[in-house]
Amino acid sequence: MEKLQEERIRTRNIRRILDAATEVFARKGFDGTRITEIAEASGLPKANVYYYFGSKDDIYRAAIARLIQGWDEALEEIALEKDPAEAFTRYVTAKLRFSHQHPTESRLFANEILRGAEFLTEQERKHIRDVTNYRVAVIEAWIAAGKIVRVDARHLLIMLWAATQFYADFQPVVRDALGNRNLESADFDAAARCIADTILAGLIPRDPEPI
Amino acid sequence: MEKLQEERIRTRNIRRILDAATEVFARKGFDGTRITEIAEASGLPKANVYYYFGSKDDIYRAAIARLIQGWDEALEEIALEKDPAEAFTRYVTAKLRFSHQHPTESRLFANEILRGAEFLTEQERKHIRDVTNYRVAVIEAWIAAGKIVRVDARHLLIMLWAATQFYADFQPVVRDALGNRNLESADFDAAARCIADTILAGLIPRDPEPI
DNA sequence: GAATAAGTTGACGAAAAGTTCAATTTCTGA
DNA sequence: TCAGAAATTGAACTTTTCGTCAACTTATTC
Repeated sequence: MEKLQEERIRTRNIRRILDAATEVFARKGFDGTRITEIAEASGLPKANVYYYFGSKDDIYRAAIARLIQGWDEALEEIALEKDPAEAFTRYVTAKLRFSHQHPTESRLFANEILRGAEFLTEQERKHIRDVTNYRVAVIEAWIAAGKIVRVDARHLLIMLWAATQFYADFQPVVRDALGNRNLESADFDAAARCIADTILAGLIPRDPEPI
Repeated sequence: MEKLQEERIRTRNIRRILDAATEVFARKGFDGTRITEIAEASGLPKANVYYYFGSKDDIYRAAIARLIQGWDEALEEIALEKDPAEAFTRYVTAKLRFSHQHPTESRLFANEILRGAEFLTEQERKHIRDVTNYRVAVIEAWIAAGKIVRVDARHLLIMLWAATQFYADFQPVVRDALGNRNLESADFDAAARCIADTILAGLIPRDPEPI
């Protein structure tokens, strides 16, 4: 075969395996995942999974790498720039929409963190730090310009991250709390409005003089 | 032995096993946890663990039940009553302090939710719903009384829960985001202040007239 | 349409995990 | 002190899982 035109078969099978692996890893964690389960979920025999990946480690690492890459592509455009009100609203809305559409990836990440983030590469962690630092700078510039009230930028970002991630990772709890059967787009919209409105109301300076 | 005065040995060993199990389950999840690892962590031989618990399921269920009971006892006094400002501040502070002191329990709960909350009993889930409903009623009463602005009470509670839980469950990420080596009490205090202040500022009505 | 590379897969062996058991020791109350 | 209950534990048993392999089929190139 040698470099066949697009490596169609290989590409497709690797995607199938990683899709299945992401789902199982997200639910059961690294140690709890059985290769057999990944194989069944992907519709391939176990030996075929081993044809593409040398070990469970390899599959896990590949799934994590793909997840981070996907997050980046989806969220990199959402810069915390421009007008703070619009920026926060767009950011929260986009993150919640992503949580709604890709809850599995989000849970995989959560599981990896619960494990102690041992498999996150230094490069990946540095990337998280860089993104955070950039946004901290933006927020502190807003504060300096008087566009928002004085606030700890890092904890504010964590609060935003936490609030949006929760809807993907803790769906059973969110369902119980909302009294819903299943989470729908409307729920994510309501969440985005509540988070953005409440936090913004607390951030935008009160025009004449504070209480 | 028969009812020995306090069942000292049994009580102590069960506690040891559940302590060890909570830690391992929190890190590796149910399927990823090996009885051998619980045994080693508790300092007891594996067969002794089976003397007290019939199966891995039993240990897991007992750990979850103990966790929920502990949460309840620790947090039940923190009612969302009185003055909203004081109530929210005390609630956030108490939850963060608890997250700081008992991160392992929090992670075990997170892991169980990621699994799909299959082991949470209907009673436990009902308890969560009841607690939520009670607090929703309190918040809506505040809204009706004009003490806080109109807001979706359920999403507000989720936001509080998310923000506080994040510090326990996602410590590696929080560390990276804060640029810290290890999280200390000061970090949790700063987080409590940021969360409570920002959300409160958005909730307390602006006296004369809104912007 | 061969020759060669890529992909498929059932079956297997080794290692590890859950669980049981029987023999032994320690504890407690009388 | 002594009998019976509780607790301890090494070793075995059973099942599951990882990872391998060799035989086989499909795809690609010339």
